[in-house]
Amino acid sequence: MTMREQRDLPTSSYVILGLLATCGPSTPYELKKLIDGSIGYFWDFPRAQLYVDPERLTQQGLLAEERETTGRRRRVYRITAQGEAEVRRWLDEAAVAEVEMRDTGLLKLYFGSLLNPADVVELARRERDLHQRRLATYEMIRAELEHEPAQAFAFATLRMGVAYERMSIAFWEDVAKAPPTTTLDAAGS
Amino acid sequence: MTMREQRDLPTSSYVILGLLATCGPSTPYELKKLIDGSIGYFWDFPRAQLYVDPERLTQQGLLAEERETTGRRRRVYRITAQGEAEVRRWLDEAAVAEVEMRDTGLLKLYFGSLLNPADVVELARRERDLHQRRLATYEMIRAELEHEPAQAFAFATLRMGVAYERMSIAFWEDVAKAPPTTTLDAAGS
DNA sequence: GGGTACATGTAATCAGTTACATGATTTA
DNA sequence: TAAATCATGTAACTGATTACATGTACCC
Repeated sequence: MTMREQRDLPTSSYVILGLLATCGPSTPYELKKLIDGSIGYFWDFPRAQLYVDPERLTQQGLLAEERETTGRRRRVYRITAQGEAEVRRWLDEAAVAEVEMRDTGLLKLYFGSLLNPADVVELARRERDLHQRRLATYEMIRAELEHEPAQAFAFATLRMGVAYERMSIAFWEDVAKAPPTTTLDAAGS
Repeated sequence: MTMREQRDLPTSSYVILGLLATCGPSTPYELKKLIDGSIGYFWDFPRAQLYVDPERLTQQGLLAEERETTGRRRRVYRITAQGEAEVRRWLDEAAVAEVEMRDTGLLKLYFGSLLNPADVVELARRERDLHQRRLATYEMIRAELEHEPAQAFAFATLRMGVAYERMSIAFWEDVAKAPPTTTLDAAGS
């Protein structure tokens, strides 16, 4: 009988474990709300996942489920000691270079040679606007978190978000101002 | 009979279409090589996808497949006129706010309250190192692309990558120097 | 008590990933 | 020509996403 190598859970599951560990027992719906206002900005999960994952995690003994007996009969999940151990193990684990920007705009820019210059500028402006809107959202959340000591870690990740959006805005403004071109002679006569 | 809404292809398919449009006919293996040296740094796709997707795309008339009759009998794909139209349509399409950083380190930082401060510093250092290594890789590629006018768009996306890595390094150094803490009184007596 | 928004759950589908299996080319 | 490496394809599985179906609470 082969010993099956211990594999990591999907990322969505760690988010669920982490939220239940830090925010206490919650329903899938509440988890979605929490994610939408925080983590979801840089790593989103579809709602259904938050119903499917906890079931699996409960079977694995990492969560405990309690179902309301009246009204909406919702499932309230809380993390078990084993679940806390697993999320701590994951947090301590040395990272294996997992960063993916997954920026559709950047992907499109990579294929910019298929567009004419005017459309590249158009793309750059759309992207700049998109990042400006997101920056505005972040600044609002930032104002709310700024003086809540309990939210120090949320605040730190948000700072990263703000820096990223500012950088993106500057980048796309650059692109709009001086769009790359694969023809040798774009500006000169 | 309901008219089915025209849905976007998965992102992997647009990458395949884009690469075939810009680099000419290729095998799945060649596509993987192309991706590994460019797009893969910010949006990676597993090798198998590059065998599965083209089959679907061929059925949809967006690609044409030609199979070698000798040797490895590999499948060489080339983009059709219809395929080119589709990738251009996608490029022109107004973006719908699709950016996800998917940074595991940032996710872990969000749950930093579950760690003790020393482990937060540890995490920050690991992340800083990771981004430093990636920056070094980018700088090397940058040197290669710098004076190749045909690669102007690849160069532009790379500039973004470099900016992002520099920002990340600064961010994680900050975190390592002054790790957030949820206890009210970390430094004072 | 009827309408509306909020909330919940599940089934079906599709994409993403791992694992397996094999073949071709190169080089010693 | 044997061994090593490079290359290719597919099947099985797991996770992610969409679509469907329904129920509860609230407000007027």
